[in-house]
Amino acid sequence: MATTNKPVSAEIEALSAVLGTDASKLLDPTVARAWIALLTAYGRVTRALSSELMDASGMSLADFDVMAQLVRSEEYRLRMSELADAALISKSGLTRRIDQLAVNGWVTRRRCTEDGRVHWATLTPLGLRAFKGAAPAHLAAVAERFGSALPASEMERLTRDLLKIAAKNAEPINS
Amino acid sequence: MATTNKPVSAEIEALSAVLGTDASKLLDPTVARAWIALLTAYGRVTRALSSELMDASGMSLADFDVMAQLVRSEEYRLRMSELADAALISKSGLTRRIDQLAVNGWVTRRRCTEDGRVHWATLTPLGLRAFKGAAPAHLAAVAERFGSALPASEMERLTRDLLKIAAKNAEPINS
DNA sequence: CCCAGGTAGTTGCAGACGCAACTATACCCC
DNA sequence: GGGGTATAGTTGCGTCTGCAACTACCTGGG
Repeated sequence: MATTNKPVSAEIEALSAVLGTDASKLLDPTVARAWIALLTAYGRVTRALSSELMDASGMSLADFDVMAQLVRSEEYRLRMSELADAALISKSGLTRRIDQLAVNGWVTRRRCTEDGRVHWATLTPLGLRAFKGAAPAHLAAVAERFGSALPASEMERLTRDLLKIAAKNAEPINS
Repeated sequence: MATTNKPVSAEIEALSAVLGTDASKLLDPTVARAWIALLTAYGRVTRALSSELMDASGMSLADFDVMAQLVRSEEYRLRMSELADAALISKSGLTRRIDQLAVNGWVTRRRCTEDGRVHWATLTPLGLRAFKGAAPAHLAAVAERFGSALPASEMERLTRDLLKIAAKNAEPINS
């Protein structure tokens, strides 16, 4: 993902003049502010983390996430579908991400002998080393840019709130 | 953008086994969970809002945001740079977005007579109508998918927390 | 044994994005 | 005034993403 960033909304408030006097009935200003704050925080943090990770280790945030999933999996491997769901990306997106990681020699893709439809993506020793090299700085960056903004108790509350929002919008990425 | 979505990280925890025993020193699990929660909530909500808006009004979230900025501006117009900053996208991104909106007849682009470098992006009456048509449903969707998850007081706390995070990572998108 | 139906992945395609380089102005100062 | 520098936008380029269509393969029923 190099340095991609969701464009995304910004500012929904103050539309009353145009929509009539009831804009605040459509969207509570409190909610509007929170929404904008979410977009801003997300955008800034991911943009920064993304370019830092790329500069330091030559991998995109998406690459890191995919590899992180493999690292924590049995035998460092996962089926393509499982991996796509775990990394929150589409199946086609994962196919290409794995293509790339394979070129780097960080992951291999092998057809499953028992079920020919299935393919295993496996982290190579080289990939593991690359991940180990990248993780410390990246995790520290997350801690710094995101984690250090709030005390632990507040962070937990934030998590609960965000999970409630996520829960309201369930539905895995690969419908 | 139809249904674009940030891929983005997911799961940074449980790496201790691989990194040594100190993964939690690099990134507090509490922070890791919060980070993942943010990514998940953001991804799900924007994905849903994006496709709903596109289906209902034929405009992307980015289009909506840009038009929203113009709607709330003096004379429905803004200089390209101001608009890019306000809508949280890059200058080049805005150039193309405006190209598109201009094709739709929703926005015009005119060179400023006093300063030839400046270009004004102006919402057309047609654009205003399109925006008015799209806003109610979109705002309602934000209220439903995002706003309804938490009570007002909690929403305000969330806003404060997110703004603290955003503040820690200042730096406008167009450095 | 073969076909229908379902699952796993891949590919064609089109839409976005951002950075860096480039163009067009404006401004400043000698 | 002419040159150097700064600002506003645009364009070239490479990359990423997802959806829909397609291929490959397994499985169950007749």
